[in-house]
Amino acid sequence: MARTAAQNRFTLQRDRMLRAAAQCFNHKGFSGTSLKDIAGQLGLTDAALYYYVRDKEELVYLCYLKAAELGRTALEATNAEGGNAHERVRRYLKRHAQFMLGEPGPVAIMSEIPSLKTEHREVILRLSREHSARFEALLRKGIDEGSIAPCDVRMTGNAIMGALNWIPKWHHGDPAVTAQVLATFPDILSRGLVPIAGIDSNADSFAADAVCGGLKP
Amino acid sequence: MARTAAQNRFTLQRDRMLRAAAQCFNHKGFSGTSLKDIAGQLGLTDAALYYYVRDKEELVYLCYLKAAELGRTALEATNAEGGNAHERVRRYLKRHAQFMLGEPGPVAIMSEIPSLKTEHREVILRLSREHSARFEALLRKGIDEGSIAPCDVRMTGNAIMGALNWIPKWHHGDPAVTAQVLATFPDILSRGLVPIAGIDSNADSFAADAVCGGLKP
DNA sequence: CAATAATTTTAATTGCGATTAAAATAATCG
DNA sequence: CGATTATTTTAATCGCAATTAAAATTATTG
Repeated sequence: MARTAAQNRFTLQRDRMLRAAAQCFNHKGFSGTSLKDIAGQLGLTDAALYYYVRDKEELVYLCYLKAAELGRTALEATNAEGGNAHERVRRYLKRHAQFMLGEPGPVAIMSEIPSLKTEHREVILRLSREHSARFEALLRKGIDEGSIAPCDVRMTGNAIMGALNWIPKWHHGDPAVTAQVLATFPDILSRGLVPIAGIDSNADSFAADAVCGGLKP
Repeated sequence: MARTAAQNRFTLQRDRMLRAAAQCFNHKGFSGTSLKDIAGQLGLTDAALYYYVRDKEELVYLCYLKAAELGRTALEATNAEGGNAHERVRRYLKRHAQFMLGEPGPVAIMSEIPSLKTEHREVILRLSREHSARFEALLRKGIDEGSIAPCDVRMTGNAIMGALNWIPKWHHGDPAVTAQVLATFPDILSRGLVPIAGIDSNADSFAADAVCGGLKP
């Protein structure tokens, strides 16, 4: 069943709203952005936002949901293209950064997960854990096939995701910087994974069942 | 002039307060923690906090100040010990993580810099930039002396700092995890810096004057 | 121990931002 | 065009957490 024009407009506007919200959150901090700020960016009144969203909590939830889904999509698309694990990691990093900084973004830093309502929080945490698990599986595959040096995949995943997730903290939309990130980050973050005779990471890939993946607030 | 006992007690209590605040912020998110929460951890009433701090903004500022100073101290102490740049990076990473996760910590994630009052925000941003600049200088030194592979020092610094700064997002005090972080992170984050014949990062160490270091909200 | 200073509490107050309801405007459609 | 639906605004309200002032308690010290 085709969506009506009105339904289309609705989701389109809501997407604009999520973008505006993410930008505000990253730019002014969560506590520093009011609904009025977000609405202002869209040329609307704060009350108008309630037409698209039940309350502020849901707005935050949708921002985080979008961020989580972008990450998942980036990894899935990359896996679908094949290649050895090291190449996949590299391509995933580039694609995820492209998503965050390019057209589908901006993506909100998930600093307020704890104040989501329980059901929403659980959805986000589940997605985050799944994403981390898939990334770790990719690292493990690379270790097995020899394209990635043995390492503690949990910690390595945490490190790489952290570097990625932190980007919006210092990137503020300058296109030159975007180009620079896309040109350097995939290399910077995957270079340490290359297996090299002589340099052997003493870290094991076992251990670390306690820590969850990329997020756990 | 020696500090009176009262002055000592005062700063001691204030430190406890900063620790409690940092823990709450990281654990419950900024918007999810009230002064009552922080005071509760100390067995106090929310109003009592005002004896130690002018307002909540100052509390946040002091948390961030402490975090920034720990980073600086970690780097300075490491530089004072000598060694080549690659070794220094590795030792700095370990020490900084030790500070964040150990006795002097916890350290608050700086998610609310934008809502600090101007003067405070500028202090924190200045310290952050200085720290990034010093870290980048260390990378440059390593490139010059050959202990570190040529790279875009700005982006590399951003990546490493991001991975480090993100730790509190998924680390929640489990001592086993702390040990694991200290055992693996310095290697994970410095491994990619090793110069290797055959693998040559095509990234240049010039460019990137626009982007500031580790933070810039 | 008396007196002074330090710390915390009690009890209001206050202000801002989220939220709501009803009215107004704009778009769509038969 | 008239009627119905979609969207936004206006204008209150509402609640919570920050803040304040004064009183009460606890520590210090001569």
